[in-house]
Amino acid sequence: MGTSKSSGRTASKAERRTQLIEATIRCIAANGLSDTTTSLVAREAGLSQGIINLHFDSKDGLLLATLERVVDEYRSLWEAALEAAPADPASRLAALVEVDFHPSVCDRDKLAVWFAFWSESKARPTYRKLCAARDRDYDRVMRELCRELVAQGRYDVDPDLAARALAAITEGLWLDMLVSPRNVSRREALRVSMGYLAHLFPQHFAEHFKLQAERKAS
Amino acid sequence: MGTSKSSGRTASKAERRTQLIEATIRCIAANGLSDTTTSLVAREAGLSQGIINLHFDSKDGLLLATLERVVDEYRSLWEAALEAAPADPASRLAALVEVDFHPSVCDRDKLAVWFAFWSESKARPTYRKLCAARDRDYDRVMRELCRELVAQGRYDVDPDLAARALAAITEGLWLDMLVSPRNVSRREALRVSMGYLAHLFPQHFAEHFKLQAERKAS
DNA sequence: TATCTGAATGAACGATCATTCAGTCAGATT
DNA sequence: AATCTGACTGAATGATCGTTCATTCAGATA
Repeated sequence: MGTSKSSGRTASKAERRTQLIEATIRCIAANGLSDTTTSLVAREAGLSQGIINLHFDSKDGLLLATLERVVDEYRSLWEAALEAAPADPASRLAALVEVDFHPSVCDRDKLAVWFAFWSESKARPTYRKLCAARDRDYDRVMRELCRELVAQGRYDVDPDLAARALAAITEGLWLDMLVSPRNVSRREALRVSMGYLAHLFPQHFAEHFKLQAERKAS
Repeated sequence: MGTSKSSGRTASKAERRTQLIEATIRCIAANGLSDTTTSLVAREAGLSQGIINLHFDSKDGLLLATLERVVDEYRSLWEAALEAAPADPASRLAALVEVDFHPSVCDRDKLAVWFAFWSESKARPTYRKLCAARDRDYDRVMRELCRELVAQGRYDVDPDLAARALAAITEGLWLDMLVSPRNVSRREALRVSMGYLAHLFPQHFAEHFKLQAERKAS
């Protein structure tokens, strides 16, 4: 069987697809979506011209598969983090935010891909559906956690508003990390988000935030 | 002189450039940056093929001029709002936030343009410089206002962190308005941002926020 | 070892792109 | 009314794009 090395003339279908998708991510980040050509992607993957049509039928198929890959990876990451976190809403919310600034999520190449597809989502309904599906589930979980926290701590906070603000902060920081990575590091971004949580839910996050600040000082 | 109607065979240089830039904005929003071609823009403007090279030398020149236009317009809007606002930091900060959700800024076509260029900023240093220049001045003003507010109200808040979070919220909400405009209206976005300010600086913004909520209820 | 299989190649294709430029035309000048 | 000016046109051009397919080749099979 051909489930061996990924570099030879033969590799499993899944391996080739992954190899091409990763090359696509690098190409989009390096050249922008408008200058991402099939031959460029093929060269980046170290393969030949026709390879993309062989594995994805068309360039559009490759781009769609790339978006799907990034979306699925992100989703499984935060679902796993939620699974692994303690049952209390504060820990779960913290886990969610920490995933958002995990190196694998904040990878600048992947951020470039996210924003490339977001920016074309108005023109391409297919992109929009995929992205909107991501938002819907993520927002639902985050809103629910905020509600539980507000009830638990008797905070004077609109949980829906807080959840929206928190999601917006994350997306805004992602943009900052993409456009001016010098100004915003992952750690700083995490501090901004956690700082917001500490203000909203002081009983639950004040400690968490302080601890993180000290860790930074040392 | 030819400073007359914009639709005839003759129009002033500035008018034609504006006409073409506006057509470009619509094209980017409708088709995405990757599918924005010179002939499409020319058709959208109701003019002929070669018109772009005549007024902007190249397609790249047109795209750059479009980005510059959007950047400049945004800058002059918030500078004017700052000028018109009362001198106290709270009013000035509120004015800044209100501009961010002004119809002219939140116009979905323009948002598509912003994100199109942001998403390619990693690949194109020229785009990055233009966008980074925007951020630098805006952030500086916002940070300064937060500092003044913290000092004035003796809040237990890190002003730099607050300014960053506020800027991130704005950008995140812009993204939401672009990708899923059904979920986030301008008014709701403004409420999210103002809600954040009300939490951070209750003495200064609690009233403002309540008033806005009542206005919404009626 | 010889044969078979299908993954991978890369030259070739038509389509589409940005750009050019000789020609056209509206409006100002004389 | 005749001429001039320069903004504008649009067919033509070369370059580049995505896609195709006859051919090649590595590894499994007999």
